[in-house]
Amino acid sequence: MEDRFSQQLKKGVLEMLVLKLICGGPTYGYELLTRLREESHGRFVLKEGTLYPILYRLEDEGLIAARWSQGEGRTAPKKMYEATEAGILENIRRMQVWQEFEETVNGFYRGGNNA
Amino acid sequence: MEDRFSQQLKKGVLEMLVLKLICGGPTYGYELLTRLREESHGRFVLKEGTLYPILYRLEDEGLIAARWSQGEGRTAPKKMYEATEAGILENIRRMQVWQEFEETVNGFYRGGNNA
DNA sequence: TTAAAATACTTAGCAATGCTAAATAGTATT
DNA sequence: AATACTATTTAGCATTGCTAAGTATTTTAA
Repeated sequence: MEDRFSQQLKKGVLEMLVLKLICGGPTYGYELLTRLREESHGRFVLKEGTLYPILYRLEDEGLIAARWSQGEGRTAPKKMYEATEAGILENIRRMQVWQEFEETVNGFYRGGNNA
Repeated sequence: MEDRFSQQLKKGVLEMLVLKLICGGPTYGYELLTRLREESHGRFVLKEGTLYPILYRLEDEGLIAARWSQGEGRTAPKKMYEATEAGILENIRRMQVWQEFEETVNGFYRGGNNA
């Protein structure tokens, strides 16, 4: 259980990170859960109910595309996602927005005012 | 009008910044609106409907305390806020949480994985 | 001296997103 | 055969920023 503050900080950022990971190459929901957990060193441990709706939103917005893969070695199908061209561009844009946002916030903690 | 992404990034951060500003010395709602706008160079332009509920939450949580000031030069009262001891400690904690959060997010954009 | 603008606070209702929780199903391990 | 792991779906809640409108006082300008 996290405090409310930490929880709220994630809003918007999770979707950005999921898009970023998918831009790195085709992947699927369950793997994203694992990667978010591991690559954040246990700081972004999502429940399925958080991740999957993010994937559906990204798909609705046309930023990623899905196809069901008939596993080769195994039979159970996975829903593979990859970034569309629009998704790749949007990923770049969000990175820039994030960086500017970060700078703005940090400005409030530097020397009293944000020069 | 901002895009949905930029809007969502603010969640949690606005309350953190308001607490930070109040920790810097007694102030009141309208002044906070101005300072957030100016010290962010126009990036955090809040409507009253966003700011005042934040102040009420901080007060409910016991992080800030309010008193009505009978203006000296003017008659109209302002609701002055200042940080409580708990608020000062919480401000420090949130700064640390923010810094760790920031690091974690940036980790996803550095060298592919978050070492 | 009246009208407008700026100062200052309040509140109702909506939108977006992370959370809890539970359900479904196939595969691997013991 | 039972349990754990992989994998996806969905319903409902909580939090918080947004729009929008309203009230009231003070200052400025016509």
